Amino acid sequence: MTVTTRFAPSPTGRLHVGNIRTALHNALFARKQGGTFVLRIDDTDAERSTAEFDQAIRDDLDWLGLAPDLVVRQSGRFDLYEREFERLRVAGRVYACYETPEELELRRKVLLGRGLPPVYERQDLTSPALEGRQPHWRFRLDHGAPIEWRDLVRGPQRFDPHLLSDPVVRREDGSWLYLLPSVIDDIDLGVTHVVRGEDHVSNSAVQLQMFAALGANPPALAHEALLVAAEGKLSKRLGSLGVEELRASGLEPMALLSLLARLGTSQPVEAIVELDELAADLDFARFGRAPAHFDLHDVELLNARLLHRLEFADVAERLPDGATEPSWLLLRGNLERLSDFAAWFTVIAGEFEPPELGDDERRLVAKAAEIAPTLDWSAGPWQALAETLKTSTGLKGKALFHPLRLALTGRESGPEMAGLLLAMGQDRAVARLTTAANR
RNA sequence: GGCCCCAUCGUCUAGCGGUCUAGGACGUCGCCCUUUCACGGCGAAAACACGGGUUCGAUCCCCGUUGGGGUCACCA
Repeated sequence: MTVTTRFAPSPTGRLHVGNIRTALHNALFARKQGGTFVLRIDDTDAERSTAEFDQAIRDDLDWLGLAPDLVVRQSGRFDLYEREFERLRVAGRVYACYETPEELELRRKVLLGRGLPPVYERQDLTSPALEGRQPHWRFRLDHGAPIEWRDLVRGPQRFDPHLLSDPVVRREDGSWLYLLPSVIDDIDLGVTHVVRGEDHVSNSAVQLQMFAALGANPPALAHEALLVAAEGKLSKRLGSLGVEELRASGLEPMALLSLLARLGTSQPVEAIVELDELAADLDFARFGRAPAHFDLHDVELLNARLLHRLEFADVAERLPDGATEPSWLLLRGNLERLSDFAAWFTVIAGEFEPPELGDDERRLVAKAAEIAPTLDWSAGPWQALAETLKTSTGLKGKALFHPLRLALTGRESGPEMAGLLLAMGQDRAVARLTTAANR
């Protein structure tokens, strides 16, 4: 069986962390199985859907490295929905309803007030009072037997159809609601696995009956626990971290994906460079069923780790002009964002303002400025410089190295001075020591 | 309110009645490396929500309490 997964966002906003995780797991699973990852733009809601968000979603997926194998749009498939809807109508699985939203809302409140589940109650279709109203349409749930399936992450599931409302599938004006078109598309596209958040479990129960009503085998279902944040819930409808902030913050997509792929699973979270590695050990059975806490700080930590592991070839075209492999290897261990490289590169290949030093530090640096021109740079100047200074000043350890580091790099911390000195060259080093000593 | 999930170190989790003096990962702390710091390496501290059962014996099974999450739309 060829695996097909799908990610089905509506173009009513940008992607966010929760969305991205769903997209990732679908993409990863398809990749692992050598299957197809479909992006289905769920744009049946013409009011809220926009071409801009449609485009942004595809751009964001590309940026993440999760470009789909196929893109389809629900707005282009209405003929298909019409045909299938007609089949269901003729078969009596879809029926006309005439209540107004206000009436339904009132009824819900009454039921809730009585401590009853607010389930839709089927009406007497022959009621004359309904004459002349334009109907909307509901799918008739089969109350005959419990709805059951074996969920890939939640295990055996069982729903009593009496506790579910017949879902509205089509509005008075003929427009579609998501539930039915989604099933029709999953059948038509040969989707074999539906991976989504646990906020969809009861939808799945209903949709399972739709698959049956349409004479199709249902896909395998995997409902993952949602993510929560310290500030609250990160679900798709409430305020959450959007992909635009993520992109703007200069984080590597793989840092985000490394966390999202494994957070809430028993797999250790680590900075992974290749999507294939993430795909290889994706296992729904290893997913926890409790909501996991998402913390952006973890992404930042992973981002640094990831950078420290990246090879020159991985980042070469994103580095400033003149950056070389040795400079990358020297500096990468001190980067938190890739953009940090530029400033560090200036330290070894450009110019910067040395900071002002205290009197003691300035004296030491002045001495260093005298010694530096006399050193044989090719012999590894750092040790010679340190040794000479040590004997002439009696200083050692931090008192000796800290001022030099500050004068030469402008930073409190960084790569080993031996490598930095060599990389920046004698002229640059002498000039910096001299200016720092005279400021 | 009904229904459904969940409850182990700060966080994500392993554990499927004795093997648990409860394992791993991230974070934290310490040590080493660096004649400094960062990177890196090594090590340590750190948890079974509570109350009842069942059992010779409960982290593990049952019930309840408490606490989290989800859902019950003419949104997806």
